[in-house]
Amino acid sequence: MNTEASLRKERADVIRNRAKILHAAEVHFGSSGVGASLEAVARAAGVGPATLYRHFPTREALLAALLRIHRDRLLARQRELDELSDAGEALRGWLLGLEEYFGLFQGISEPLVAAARSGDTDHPLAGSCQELISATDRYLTSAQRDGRARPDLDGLDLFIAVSAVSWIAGTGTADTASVAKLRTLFEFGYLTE
Amino acid sequence: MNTEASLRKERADVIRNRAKILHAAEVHFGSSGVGASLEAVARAAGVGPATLYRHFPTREALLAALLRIHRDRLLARQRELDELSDAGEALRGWLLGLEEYFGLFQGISEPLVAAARSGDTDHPLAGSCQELISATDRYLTSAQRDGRARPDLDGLDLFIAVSAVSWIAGTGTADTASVAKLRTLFEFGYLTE
DNA sequence: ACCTGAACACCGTTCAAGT
DNA sequence: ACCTGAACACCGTTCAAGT
Repeated sequence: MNTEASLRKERADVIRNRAKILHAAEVHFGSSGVGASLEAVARAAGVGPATLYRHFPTREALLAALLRIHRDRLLARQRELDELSDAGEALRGWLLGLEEYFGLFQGISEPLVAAARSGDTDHPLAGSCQELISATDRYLTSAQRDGRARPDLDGLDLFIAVSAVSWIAGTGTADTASVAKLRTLFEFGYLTE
Repeated sequence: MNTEASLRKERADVIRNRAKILHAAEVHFGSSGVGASLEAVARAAGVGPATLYRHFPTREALLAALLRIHRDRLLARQRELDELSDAGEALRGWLLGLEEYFGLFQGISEPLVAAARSGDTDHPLAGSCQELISATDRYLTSAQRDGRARPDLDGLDLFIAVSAVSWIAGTGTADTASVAKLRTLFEFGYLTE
């Protein structure tokens, strides 16, 4: 019976460590981008570097865990958009939301696009990508059925396009007009009518 | 008179070191991207790290010097394009050439866009950007005059768009179709008729 | 004047040693 | 089983010492 107690105690420790690491990563990635020092994250979490590596063997695994936490925002956004009658507007709204989501952590576009383009299903970020691309596909297909979007595109294409806009947004803060124009350029490209 | 001789000798040394550094950087940046280790570049050049820093105080300054060396390719490309009668095709050709130019070193888009968007004329890469954006403006203006390009765009907008395509191209090699589709998406956005 | 290499502070990652 | 902190190899950057 004390095996159960000690088991419970150990688990509590592990869970607490995991939560501390995730919280510290959320803060550091949020302020310094996804390239933030993992050593600094471990230090802020009050654990040794090896503990961080045990929980999250790669930086991408840590990022994937963070993204999973923010998933609810995306789901809420989807419920909102599904009320819209105009499939073109729903697609546009989804892509704007995706762009906002990418704004969570600076530098997030790079690993996500790399994971998506590699086609490697074992990549730590493969799950996150898959989810985002599938949803994009869903809105795109609806819009295409209504003749509101070009037919020769798929979800990955638009996922990549949004990543590119987010990446540009992350390269500077002075000049917001350029980002808006790039977004418009894309909209002219994929929307019809 | 031996002051002149020693001066000449010292200059030869400096020039040789500069050339060795540039050559090593060309090789390393070419194979590992613009984020390559500057220490490794200095080692390959056979100079101490401080010598590299004396010649090129920042990574961007070194990159700017490398880009200046490749400038002739761009000028040749311009001469070629100026023969075209269709201003829309000339613009498209210029942007394709720009994309190719960005392919010289992986990761080149990021510092260039950052420099361009910052608007800082003292930035080490400001000169390189200025040159590229001006040329883009020239082809865009011609195309706009012929009604072949959207009027609400400027050279910086298209420079950024091309940077984004190049950035995507650098995120993976497996999947070349995605890059082509992104490029087409942009062309639908900025070309008219 | 220019170069050298040592020096400092930092980071990613791993491993033996602890509990 | 899990954690710790020392350890290793690497890097960017600077500085005293050399020529």
